[in-house]
Amino acid sequence: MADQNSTIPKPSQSDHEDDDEPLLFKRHNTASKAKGKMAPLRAIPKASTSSPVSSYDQSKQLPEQIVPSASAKHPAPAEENSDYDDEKPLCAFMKAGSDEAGDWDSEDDDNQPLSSRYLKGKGKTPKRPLDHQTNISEQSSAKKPKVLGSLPKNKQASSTKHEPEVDYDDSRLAHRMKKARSVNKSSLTTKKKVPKISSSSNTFKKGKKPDKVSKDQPSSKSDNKPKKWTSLVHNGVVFPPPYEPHGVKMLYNGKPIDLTTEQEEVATMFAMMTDTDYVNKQRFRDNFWMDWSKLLGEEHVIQNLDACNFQPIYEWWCQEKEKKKQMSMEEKKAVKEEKLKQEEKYKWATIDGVKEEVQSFRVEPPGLFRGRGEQPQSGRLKRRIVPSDITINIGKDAPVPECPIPGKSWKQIRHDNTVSWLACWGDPISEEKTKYVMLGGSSSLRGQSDKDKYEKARELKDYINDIRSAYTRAFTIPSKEDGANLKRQIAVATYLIDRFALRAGNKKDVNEEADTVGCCTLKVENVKAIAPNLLEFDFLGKDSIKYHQTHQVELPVYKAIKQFQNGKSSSDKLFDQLDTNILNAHLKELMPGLTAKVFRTYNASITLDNMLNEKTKKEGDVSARVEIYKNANKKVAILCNHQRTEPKTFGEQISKLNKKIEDLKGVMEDLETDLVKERKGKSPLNRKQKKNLTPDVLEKKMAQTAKKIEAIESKIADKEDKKNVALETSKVNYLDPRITVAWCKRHEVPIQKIFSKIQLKKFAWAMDVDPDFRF
DNA sequence: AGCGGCACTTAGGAGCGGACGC
DNA sequence: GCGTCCGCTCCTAAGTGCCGCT
Repeated sequence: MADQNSTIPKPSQSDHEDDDEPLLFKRHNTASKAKGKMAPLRAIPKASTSSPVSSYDQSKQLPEQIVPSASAKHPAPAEENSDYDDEKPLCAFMKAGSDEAGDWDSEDDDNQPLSSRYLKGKGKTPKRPLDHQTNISEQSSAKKPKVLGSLPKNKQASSTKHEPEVDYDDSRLAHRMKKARSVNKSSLTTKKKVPKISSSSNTFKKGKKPDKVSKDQPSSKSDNKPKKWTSLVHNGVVFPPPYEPHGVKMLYNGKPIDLTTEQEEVATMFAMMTDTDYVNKQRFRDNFWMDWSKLLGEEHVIQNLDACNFQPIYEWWCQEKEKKKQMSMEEKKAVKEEKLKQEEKYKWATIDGVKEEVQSFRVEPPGLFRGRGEQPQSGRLKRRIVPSDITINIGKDAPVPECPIPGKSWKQIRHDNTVSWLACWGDPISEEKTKYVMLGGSSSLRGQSDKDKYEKARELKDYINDIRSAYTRAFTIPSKEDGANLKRQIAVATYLIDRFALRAGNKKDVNEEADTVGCCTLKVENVKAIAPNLLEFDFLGKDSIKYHQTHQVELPVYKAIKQFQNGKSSSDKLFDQLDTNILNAHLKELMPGLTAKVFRTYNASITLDNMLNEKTKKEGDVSARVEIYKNANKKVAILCNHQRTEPKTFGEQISKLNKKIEDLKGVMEDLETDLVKERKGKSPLNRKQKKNLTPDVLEKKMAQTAKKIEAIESKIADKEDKKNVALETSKVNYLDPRITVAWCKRHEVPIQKIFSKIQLKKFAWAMDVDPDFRF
């Protein structure tokens, strides 16, 4: 790393014209959602740029000695390699980790990239090629791959039963994968250019009732839209079990009240929230009452929520919870397995002949809407979704899934292969919003778009210098110039998005959604200009997470902000000429496909890449390197303002640790006294000790104790450090997994130290990256 | 031109279960 | 062996951005 001075932010110069990493200005004031303070950020020194490396280059050799074999500590689930004879245990990465670096893939002498092996071998998810437009019919068939090999043990039996009739042709898959690799590079840049959709495409528009069930209707969208699949088979969705009345009577003005099953169900939803803060919020109560009183009817005894006492129902519910808790392990297991068995067939879809996981096949159960922050709709009843709410999207030739509720039928059947969802329904809170059932993150379809996203962000690397110089020039555009104000607003907004990773800020419906803002929707009151060149941001962003940070900015930005604020009231828009459409249209002129959110991805990923490469030293063990990763990850999380609420028992935990330190210090004092006495030849005071210890032993014990104290202290510091920072969000959404994988390969860190099981599956597409990959 | 629908991505919290410490 | 804690997964809310319609 460069010397400390170079990490200090440069106040007002346009210092970034020639660098391509985000300049993270030191924070002067940081506040998170909870009380915690974030560590200050420093500018990150420039790292050498690197040439893009395709992760699909099969010629690249894998490094040796990277991933250890599974250890006893984290045994690899048996199923993960249970079905391999001629092939490697899928991806060596997929194995659970151990502390020391081991063999990357030593028994495997073919040069196949890990992910390719993973794709083929991971029986559970024989991968669709990333090129989803591959024409199936071109391919020949040979032998059958093992599809079930990697299913968890408890699922295997049932999965055998429900095995869809699919051709899992191995060679075909291999062919498709190979093809995907070659096609991929070129398809990346062209994919976005989607031809216009013909005007006849509104057949299935919301609100316009389709003429009956359009079972045999062609894809609703025009043929011009790119096809996402050719064949799609799945089993529909799972509904929550029907409500079973408990008959426990709530009290109204102290008297037990009879409720119908429907009324009771909703009352129970409210009762279940007794120990949350929601029930105390007036808006929540009002909204709940509005919906529940409709169910009760005007003539009902209950006329007022405040006179209701849900305690009996709440107590009943607590008992039920306790009963469940008290169940033996066997009983719990049996219940779980039964559920798994029932749901097994819904968990999978077969898309172009490849079995893929379905993400959220369960229909959302009824409940009370819990919005985040000051949500106008919080407390509203989310009614039960029934089959007639559900639209199924499925291949034309696939059997239409049987409706699991006897006598009922789906709302509609579609065969739209330009979209990737399998089922959808209108959100009961605001019907114009749609909920979708999609494929899991491990699917090729999702993998491909994930990869596209990162490739787009990497493309920005080649443009970023020009973009930064352009917006810097525009800060000071003369007012007499045509559209000067708009240009200046675009420049400053782009600057904020680039430097501080603000979100775009789409328009919102104030009556339906919480009052939050992003860059384009910032209000005058959200930014305070503090002379000479500080901006204090204070607003609620996505999920009503507070963004409260003060940044040093370039002087022209500071001046421009003051100018935008001039003569406006505090609730006026700061960028009155802007919205995300205008901003993105401008960005597209600078780089094809560039939008505001690409900056977030780019800055997050490049920050990680740079930090990892600056900080990782040759010396140090695996855990030290993992720490380096976590710190880099944390820096990105702070940049993106990814927060979490302090764990409930955080204070308790810290006091416990402090108590431990106190105890150990006591031990230390005793040992010291003993040592002094021992040296003077006196008998030690040590109370419990049966025999006297030699000074050597005492010294050793003291050293051990000191070490323990130190360890606890650092644990406390680490906990404090990360208590308000959410690391996973950026890892999952903003950090190009190839950076992580390549770094792990270079520094012999087992990937499972960084990625969870689900992340490993989601990032399968990145596993065969060249170790030299730089973002 | 701008509005709204649609499809998909990004987000934090709840809750569960396995690891860990005593 | 038992309780605690903490990481992981699931859940679903809340964003982004494109596209077509008016």
